[in-house]
Amino acid sequence: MAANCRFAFAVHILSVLAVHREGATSAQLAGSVNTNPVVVRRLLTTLRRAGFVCTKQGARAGSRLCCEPSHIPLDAIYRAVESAASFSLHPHEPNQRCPVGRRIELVLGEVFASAQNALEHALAQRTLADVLETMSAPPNPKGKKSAHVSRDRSR
Amino acid sequence: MAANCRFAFAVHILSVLAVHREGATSAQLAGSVNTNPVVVRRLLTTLRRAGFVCTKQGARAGSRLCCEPSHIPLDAIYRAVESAASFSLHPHEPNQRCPVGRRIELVLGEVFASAQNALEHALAQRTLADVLETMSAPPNPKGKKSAHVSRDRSR
DNA sequence: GACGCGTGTAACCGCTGCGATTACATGTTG
DNA sequence: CAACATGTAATCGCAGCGGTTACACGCGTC
Repeated sequence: MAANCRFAFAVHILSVLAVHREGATSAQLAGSVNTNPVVVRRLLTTLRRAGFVCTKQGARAGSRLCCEPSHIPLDAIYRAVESAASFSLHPHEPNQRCPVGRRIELVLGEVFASAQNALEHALAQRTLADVLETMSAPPNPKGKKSAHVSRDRSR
Repeated sequence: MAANCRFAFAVHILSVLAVHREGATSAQLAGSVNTNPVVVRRLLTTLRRAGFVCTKQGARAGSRLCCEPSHIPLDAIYRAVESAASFSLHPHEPNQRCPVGRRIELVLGEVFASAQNALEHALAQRTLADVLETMSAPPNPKGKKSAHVSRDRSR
């Protein structure tokens, strides 16, 4: 089974909510994502805490997007749903009596931070609105404009 | 236990080999990394196939670096030891009858590719030699030069 | 107010991946 | 040949995650 698909699920869910501005239930969302409603609700809890959606309880319940899609950069979604970093240091502390073991974690920590930073910066180049636009663009038989979105949002 | 530490282990191993140019056994390397020699040998097999090290068998055996550290960018190490991508799409195919589900994987695939690309590009900014230099720099009480290495290798 | 639908959350299952470990055949040097 | 180190297979244990079930709670509808 493919692991670590929370980010993909989150973008999918938010995209559906952005199209159906009137809201959707977790069962409807689960139907589109093709997973279990509980999985969707767990993600919705996270997305609610991040301020992207709001949920109504009771009868006629459901979740709605409460941000403009153009105000939701993908790195915000990533940070909201992805708990740990992409990398990981040594499971056990390296041998401190080795000159390398004594300092490698320091250096690697810095390397990992810059890589993680680059990753999130790349995600920040696009918002949910860009995703929707790319998605709604026709299959595009001749021009290849749909392949890249505007990159002028480098903050 | 921390997972996905292959990259950290690989950089650690290559750093030790770069310091001990005469070579080291898997047991010695395992002693510095603080893990099992078999784990080291498995990684060495991968690093050997990538052309970073060469190994002598038999008595007085061991592995040696067979590249200049300055010719080993970190993204090359990353690609050598990290099998899968950092992200993952939907475990099951999304609902093809939903306009979002039908195209989301295409869009996400492109997003993931650009993020992965940015990540590897960030790693490519440093070589094993840079890691060694940062590592061997003194704790540096006044200047902060050790915190960042030369960035003029952006290919 | 009772009903029904949907949410929130806990608990559990099964699968997968990975580091750690054991075991053993193979190869090389002295 | 003996000693030593490698290469590799097999197995273990743990952790994380998606999927599922179960159930209490909220809230419109009748």
